[in-house]
Amino acid sequence: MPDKYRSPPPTLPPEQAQAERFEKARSAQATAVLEDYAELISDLIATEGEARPTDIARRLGVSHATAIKSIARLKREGLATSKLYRGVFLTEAGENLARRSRARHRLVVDLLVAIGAPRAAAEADAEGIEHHVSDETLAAFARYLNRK
Amino acid sequence: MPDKYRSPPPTLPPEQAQAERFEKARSAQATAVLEDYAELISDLIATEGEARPTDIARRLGVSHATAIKSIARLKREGLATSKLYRGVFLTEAGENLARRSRARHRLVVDLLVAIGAPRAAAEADAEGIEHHVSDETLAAFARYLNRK
DNA sequence: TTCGAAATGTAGCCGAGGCTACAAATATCC
DNA sequence: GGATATTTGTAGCCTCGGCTACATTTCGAA
Repeated sequence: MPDKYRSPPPTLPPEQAQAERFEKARSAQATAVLEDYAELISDLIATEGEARPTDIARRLGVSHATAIKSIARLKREGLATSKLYRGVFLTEAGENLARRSRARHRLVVDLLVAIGAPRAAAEADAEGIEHHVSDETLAAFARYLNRK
Repeated sequence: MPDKYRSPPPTLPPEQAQAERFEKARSAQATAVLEDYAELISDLIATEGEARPTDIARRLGVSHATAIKSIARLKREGLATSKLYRGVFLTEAGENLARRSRARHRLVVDLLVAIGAPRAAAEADAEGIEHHVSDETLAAFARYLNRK
């Protein structure tokens, strides 16, 4: 009997399903900072030629100490490299993350604008929303924008 | 003429604008937990007649100790009340927060589904997205859904 | 070339939100 | 009513991402 006719559709107890949704949101949040930094570092390198902690801090609106600490985390996770008193660079993995994040970010902004949100609100909201959009939903966004 | 009397530049330096967007996203994140709890407590009281820490913890997929600590924060912030070994209740402010959160949550799910996202993905993503949707964007969602 | 300003890095603090382990109160069942 | 199970609460630990204060390094300008 093919799988598709087998009985056990993962009809999770609704309680557990809800718990899983919350867990997913929490784990998305945990990587949000990494995505923001990767995206920003990549942009800075592209437009300024280098990504320096002070610039990163100013763009994110945090103290330079906070930026440096987060950059340390990026390094721990294998997303970035840097030498003392030199700029920050992305590893291959970091570049990939940055690329995906940027693409998602743009799609989210475009979709919000297409729906009718004011540009400024769309850009502000996208900063928080982008980290929680799954690939499936993202694909739906892309299809919608193509249709228009 | 002192700076403070000068007409403010209509366009913020882009750097600063970006920093403000990130700050907004961070502050939204700070209230996300409160919103989730308020919404859930309100639902539990409506459907079960009471909101008990163990149930809250199970629904959120978190240990009961974590739930109790967060409930303590809700109380500190004037959103909930509880007596020792008794259930949790929302204050007027807590009810208001719950009501707004629930409305926003529903709108977000509905919009994602309307755009074409699979229901399950929409519900999962909404859990994270809802906390970052501004009133302006929310209004755009409502208009869009009405048009359809 | 030196010296002061700017950038970078380090140390240590805080609160939030996770966790486990243990203690205390309440509910349940015989 | 008393033993046991469940629920609730407390204590203490962790990481993360904020911060300020201070130390060090680099850079630019006199």
